[in-house]
Amino acid sequence: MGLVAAALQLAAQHSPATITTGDLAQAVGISQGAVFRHFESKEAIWLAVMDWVASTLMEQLQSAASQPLSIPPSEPASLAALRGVFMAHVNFVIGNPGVPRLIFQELQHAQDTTLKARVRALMQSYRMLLVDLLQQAQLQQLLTPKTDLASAAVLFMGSIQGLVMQAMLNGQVSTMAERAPGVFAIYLRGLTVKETP
Amino acid sequence: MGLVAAALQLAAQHSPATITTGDLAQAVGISQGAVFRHFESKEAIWLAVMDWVASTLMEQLQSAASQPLSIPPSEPASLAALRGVFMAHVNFVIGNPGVPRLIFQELQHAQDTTLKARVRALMQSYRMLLVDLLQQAQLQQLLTPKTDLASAAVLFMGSIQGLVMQAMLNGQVSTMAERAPGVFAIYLRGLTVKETP
DNA sequence: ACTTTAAGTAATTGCTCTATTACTTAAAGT
DNA sequence: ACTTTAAGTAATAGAGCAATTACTTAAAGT
Repeated sequence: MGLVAAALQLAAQHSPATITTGDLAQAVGISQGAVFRHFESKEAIWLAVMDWVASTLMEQLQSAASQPLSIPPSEPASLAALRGVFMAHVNFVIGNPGVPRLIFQELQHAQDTTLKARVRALMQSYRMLLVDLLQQAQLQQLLTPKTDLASAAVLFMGSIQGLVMQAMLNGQVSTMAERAPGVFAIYLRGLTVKETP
Repeated sequence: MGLVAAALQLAAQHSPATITTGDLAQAVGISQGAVFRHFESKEAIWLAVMDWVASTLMEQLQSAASQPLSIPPSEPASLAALRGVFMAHVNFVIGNPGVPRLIFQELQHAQDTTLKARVRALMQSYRMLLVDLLQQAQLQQLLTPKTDLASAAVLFMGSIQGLVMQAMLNGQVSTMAERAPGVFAIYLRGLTVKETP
């Protein structure tokens, strides 16, 4: 296992701030000093982790967006795409529980570190993907007229944040999967045109 | 200024994990060693901070819940109360920008520290307050039938998380106030009975 | 007046962590 | 075959930090 994978795995258990180069070395089975044969500094490792996270996550989100499988078969494609992105993100977090910890860690720093800039870039891409899908839905008149797409995108990401936070509180990330559909249902209902009752 | 206030103020600028007892001492104008005349350990300081946060926040949320001022004057009281709690929370974060950092910090630890237990207790009280208001609204048939109240509570808190995260990304917490109403509008629309178009 | 107690200081202890150094090993290049 | 390079080790330097200690100061109690 490489250092990047080890870092991500350790982050699933401890807070990234407390992970030492000694911990990483032990996880891959080398001495502490040998870590610096592979990376110039500790920060460089986290940077590589973030790069992996950013590319892998965006890849999976985009894949989910372009291959929407509707749960209610009649659901329009753009709404199914939003649902797919939501569930893909949830599944990514379940598969990589260290990622939210790393993100939260970096958001804390007030000054703009290199690592925080990467996180912002990732979020930017994410938001663009969302606004794109939301605009498609809006063009097809699936959304309430004058829906604020920026707010809708913030709420989308916040919905997942809420699930993550809840999961971190009780310590079991897997519970996210159960609650996710219910949360997304309320979210989508807040956006879409009301079916006649 | 006391150490608790200093800690909260410093947390608004740096990550709590990087705040040293020396920093706290400097902020209140004493020597590093003198800190331990007031608190037994560094952790005890953060514990006191969390206690202050928990009692102050819950007080303000409960106050907002019991004194609902409707923005659309026709809005039912229980929905206005939800809106009031939402805005009270947002305003609390704007007034105390260090709080989210502290919360995020503690959620990261996988093992159940004393501090994390306090955070969980706070969240528990918060959720009970929310479910209470949601149930009132449900009894008055303001919500969609069979609305999942647990999911609704998670989404409520997640909505604020999303706003906080967005604010931390661009570094200015004050922008939360502008976007908050739009986000809450979508949230509420996801729950409530649809007005006939 | 004397004593106790709370709050302070400066210095230091003990620990942890990142990064460097000097040296070793083994594979790859030519 | 010889050399270069990549990857490793053990040891240690160097810095920062929480907490302790011995000592001081000043207010409050009796």
